Amino acid sequence: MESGAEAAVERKCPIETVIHVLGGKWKPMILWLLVDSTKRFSELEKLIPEVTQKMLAQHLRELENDRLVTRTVYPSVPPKVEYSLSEYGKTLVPVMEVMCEWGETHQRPGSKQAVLAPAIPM
Amino acid sequence: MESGAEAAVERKCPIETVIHVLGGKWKPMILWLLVDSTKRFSELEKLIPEVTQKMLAQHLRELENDRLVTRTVYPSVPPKVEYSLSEYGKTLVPVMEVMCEWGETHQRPGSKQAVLAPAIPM
DNA sequence: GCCCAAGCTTACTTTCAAGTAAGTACCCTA
DNA sequence: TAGGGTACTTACTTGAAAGTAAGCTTGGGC
Repeated sequence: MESGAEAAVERKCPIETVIHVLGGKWKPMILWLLVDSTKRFSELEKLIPEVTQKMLAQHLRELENDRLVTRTVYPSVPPKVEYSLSEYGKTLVPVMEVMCEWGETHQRPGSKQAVLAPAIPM
Repeated sequence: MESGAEAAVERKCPIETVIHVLGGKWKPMILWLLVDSTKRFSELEKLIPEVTQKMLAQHLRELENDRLVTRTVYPSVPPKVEYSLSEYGKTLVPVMEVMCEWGETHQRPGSKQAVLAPAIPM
């Protein structure tokens, strides 16, 4: 309930704040797709086939409460709702890029036994 | 079981990889404390009073499996165990710093109704 | 011979995020 | 009047993460 107050929760560690706003299972993906362009609910559904409507709606609402995305409703029939990154949401993009870069290095697909940091000399 | 294989899990999104390694409730705090200096188990316990021994041990094990921290056992009695950031773990520090910076701005302690991005012009 | 410290492990319980499946509202078209 | 498209909501279930509380090991001091 009252998820609108989430942002006001006092978090001791600022890193946890970032993990909180990005921590939902589909949130990084949603934000990443919105970096390119505004998307409709149904477009996001198609672009993220594994997500359910419930989780997509819930995560979009949380991102909206955290003011990272903007929701625009066009009162037409059938309804049309557009989601886009807010100006504030855009400030997260460089953070996501840094995380992405480290994550890619960390992953190292293909090498099962030496996935981590094989190239760093001790 | 076999938590050593965790790093080999294929994650679609590299950002999720970072969230995974930092995502435990106490992990950012643990890593942050280890940036300064090597710490003993009991020191970490005192520095993070709310953490239980179980969770501290579990998170340290996971961080060790992800090769971010190094565990050194001194076979003395009573036992002495030291944890420190590995060279690889240090590569995460700049990422944490960027996250920390954004998180601090996001938090804005004191202002309850305008916690988020009050200064960005539309 | 008993307790203590340090660094854990184990068994059990609670909490919460996520998934499943179904239903709702709106008007339009056939 | 039946069905379709869009954007959801609601009730219920599952599973993983975290918390609680207790136990274990080892040798040294009292």
